[in-house]
Order: sequence, then C-alpha cells, then structure tokens
Amino acid sequence: MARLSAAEAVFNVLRAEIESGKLSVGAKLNSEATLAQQYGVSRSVIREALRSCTALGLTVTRTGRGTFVVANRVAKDLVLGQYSARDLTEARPHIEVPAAGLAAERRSAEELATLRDIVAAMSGEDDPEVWVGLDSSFHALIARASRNKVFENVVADIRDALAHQSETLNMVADRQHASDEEHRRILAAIEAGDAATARIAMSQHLHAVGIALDSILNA
Amino acid sequence: MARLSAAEAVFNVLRAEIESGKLSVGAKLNSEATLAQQYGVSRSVIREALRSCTALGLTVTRTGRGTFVVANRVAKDLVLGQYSARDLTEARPHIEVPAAGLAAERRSAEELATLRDIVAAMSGEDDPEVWVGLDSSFHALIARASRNKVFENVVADIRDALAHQSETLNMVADRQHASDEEHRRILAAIEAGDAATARIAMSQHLHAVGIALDSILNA
DNA sequence: GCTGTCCGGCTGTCTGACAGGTTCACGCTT
DNA sequence: AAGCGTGAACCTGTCAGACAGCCGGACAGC
Repeated sequence: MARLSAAEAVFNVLRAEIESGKLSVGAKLNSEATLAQQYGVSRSVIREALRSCTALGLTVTRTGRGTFVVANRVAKDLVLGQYSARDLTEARPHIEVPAAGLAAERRSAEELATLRDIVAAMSGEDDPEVWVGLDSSFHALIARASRNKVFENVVADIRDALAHQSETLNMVADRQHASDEEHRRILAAIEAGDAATARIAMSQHLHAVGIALDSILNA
Repeated sequence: MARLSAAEAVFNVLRAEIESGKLSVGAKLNSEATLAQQYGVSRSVIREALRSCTALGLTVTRTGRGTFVVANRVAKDLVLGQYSARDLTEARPHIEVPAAGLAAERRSAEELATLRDIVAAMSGEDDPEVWVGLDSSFHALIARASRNKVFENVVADIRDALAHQSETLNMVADRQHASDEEHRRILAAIEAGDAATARIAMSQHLHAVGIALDSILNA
C-alpha cells in the first residue's frame, strides 16, 4: 500500500466517519481550525481533505458558516435512459444467462419461494403495467440469487432502463403470455438446481424478447 | 447560480480538460507552481483543485514528480468496495469477452490509436499506481469501442472497483509484465478486426488475472 | 417588541518557507 | 570509452501567519 500523505489520511478518516453514519446527514463538521488542531496538522491539510469530500458529494462548504454533511454515500450517476434498445438487447444475454446459472446453484429457499410467487402472480395478471413490474422483479431477483453484486447491479440498471423505454409497454401486449411460459421453465431449472438448463432457458427467453423488440423497432 | 470559489473554478476547468480528452490519459499536468501562474491564483488553490480531481479518480499525484491523468471519466460509487474480489473475477469474463469481440468489429481509428498509445505507455511504466490506471483505461476503452453503453458502463465500474482494492496493487508486481504481452495480443486482434480472436485473447487474459488474484487471496 | 449595528467566528485566498522525493546532466573514475 | 556518483534543479507535502469577506447572533437603542 502506498504511503499516504497526511491529507489523504485525514480524508479517509472523515470519509469513514461520514459513510459509517457517525456524522449524520445535516451535521456540521468542526471548523477547519479546530479540525487542524484535532488531527495535529495544518489548516491546508484539512482544507484539502474537505475538498476531497466535497468532490465526492459528501459535504458542502459555505463561506463563513462551515462544512456540512449532505450525503452518507457517494452519489451514483444515474445513467437511466442512456441505454438504447440495441444496447440492452445485445448485453442482456451475456449478463442474465450466467446469472441464471449461478442462481440455480446458490438461491436460498426464500428467494425460491418469492420467485414462485412472482411467476404465479404474473400468470393471472392482465394489467400490463403491473405485469412489467413483476417481470422486472423476476429478473432482478434471479440476479440477486446469483450472489454476485455485479450481476445484481447491472440487471437492476437494465431493468430500470427498460422500464423507462416506451417500446417496452408496446411489446408487452404481444409477449405477455409467451413470457409466462418461459419464466416457468427458468423457475423450474432454478428450483431443480440445474444450472445448465437455467442458462439455456434464460437464453431462449432473452432471445425471444430480443426478437419481439426488434420487430417493434423495425415496424 | 452559486458563485464559485476560485478553487472550484479551476477544478471545473481541469475536469473539463480531462474528461474532454484534451488532457489524455497518461499525460502529466503542469507543476502546481506553473498552474498557479497560468490561472493567476495561489498554489493553495491549485492544490485544492488537484485534490478534487484525485478524489474523483481522474488523476494521481506522485511526490517530487507531478500529477498525472489516469482516467478521463469519473468513477462511480462502486468505488466503495461494494464488489468483492470474487464478484469481479466471476463477472468480468461474461462482460469483457463479448465487449472485446464487438470492439474488434466497431472500433474507430481514434480508439485504435489511443489503445496503441496506452499499451505502449504500459510497457515502460514501472510505477504500479500509474500502471493500474493505464490498465483501467485500456479495458474501459475497449468497452467503449464496443459501442454498447451497457458494456461501457459496467466495465468502467468494474475497473474502478478493482483499482480501489488493495489486492490489485499486490497483484501488479507479479502480473505486470505478463499482462503487457496479453494486452498486445488483444490489441492486435482488435486492430485486425478479428472478433473471434479478440474474444479468445480477452478470455485468456482475464483467466490469467483471475488465477493471479486467487493465489493472492488464498496466500 | 422591533431594528440596526457590531463583534466574534468561519471560510477563501495569498505569501513565504522548508523538508524530502525525483530526475538528469556533468564530471570523475575505472 | 563506458560506467558511476554526485549535486543542482525541480517538484510535491506541509506548515505558519496574515487578511478580506461572509455570516450569525448578541446587544443596545428606539
């Protein structure tokens, strides 16, 4: 590990205190002069550390008043809507297929029960908007059951992006019932702990969804 | 609009120059004294602005040498270490391998030139921290060249997360030279527009990286 | 009770200084 | 001529002190 400068060390401490909640949102930090005394460094060092916190969006500093905590964690840029339909169709299989395989091996009993509930609810659901929400939950929960945070986050982002695209709702009318059957096959494989079959079922499902989307986009 | 402090103003200018690519990855910024003169402010102001850039992961500063650009894009919150090493090793091949294949088919001439520059710079780079930054840019640029925003964002996030894990630096000592050769093979395939070979080369590279990481984690 | 003023505290910035790391060229040695 | 060591020049890291401008609250006057 690289030797840290004093400014980096102070920044790390401040960041840890903010992210751990020890300094809650809205709290006012001690003055720069006080912090300098507390940490036994000069005010320049404190200012550079505070500037780092501000750059990450954790704090804001107001002239003459002080520095205040405004967030407990670094804000994630919202990238929703920046994905094109092609981006999503192209990327999804590479992420959701392996995730389904891992889910078959790692899912908990609770996750399995929830997946069953979701699939059951979708069968009887006619409201497209509700159905899309359930579908979203189905895919998101499989990703979570993969026990891999990367897959979990990416799938969540993809589903969010899809939910914001107008094509999605148009597609539902045609695909709703066909998807139900595909979902049941995916669920069965995950239930059986059969990773290979889960991957195949998810792959076929996404392929069908991609074709449906294509036909709408090119209509 | 809130009136900006001088430090914020300088930070905005620097950030814009880095993110626009006007200051390319690997470039060395002018010295703090020089920048102070250029912008007509004191060195303190420059240092605070640079500190902000560093906090966002855009630059690294080496004592006695200067400040260097290591990324032209702000890291997202995954920097928080929310991904485990296993998460990353497991997920990367599923994302970066197809991305490398697409990059071979879709890369622009500029991207190709930048990839060449990065690979060349890595060969002569001995500072692990700078090298990791260049490695990060290499993988991120391939993802961008895939012309798929999902891959682009996910890879950038993965690399950002890796860059902030202590295991990464430990690994570099062993893997640095081997990776250089693997990077050259990936670059060659992308240069030739050979998607299949690009996928294989990336797959082998990530496999080797995964093994190296494993051996460190289990040491 | 209301208002205006003043004071103490705080941030924003500047200046000057010094310690220690880094690079490179020059000159000396072999 | 090749290699090596050394010092100068440059760079970042940190410190101390200073001052202007902003802000909030106390306090006196109405």
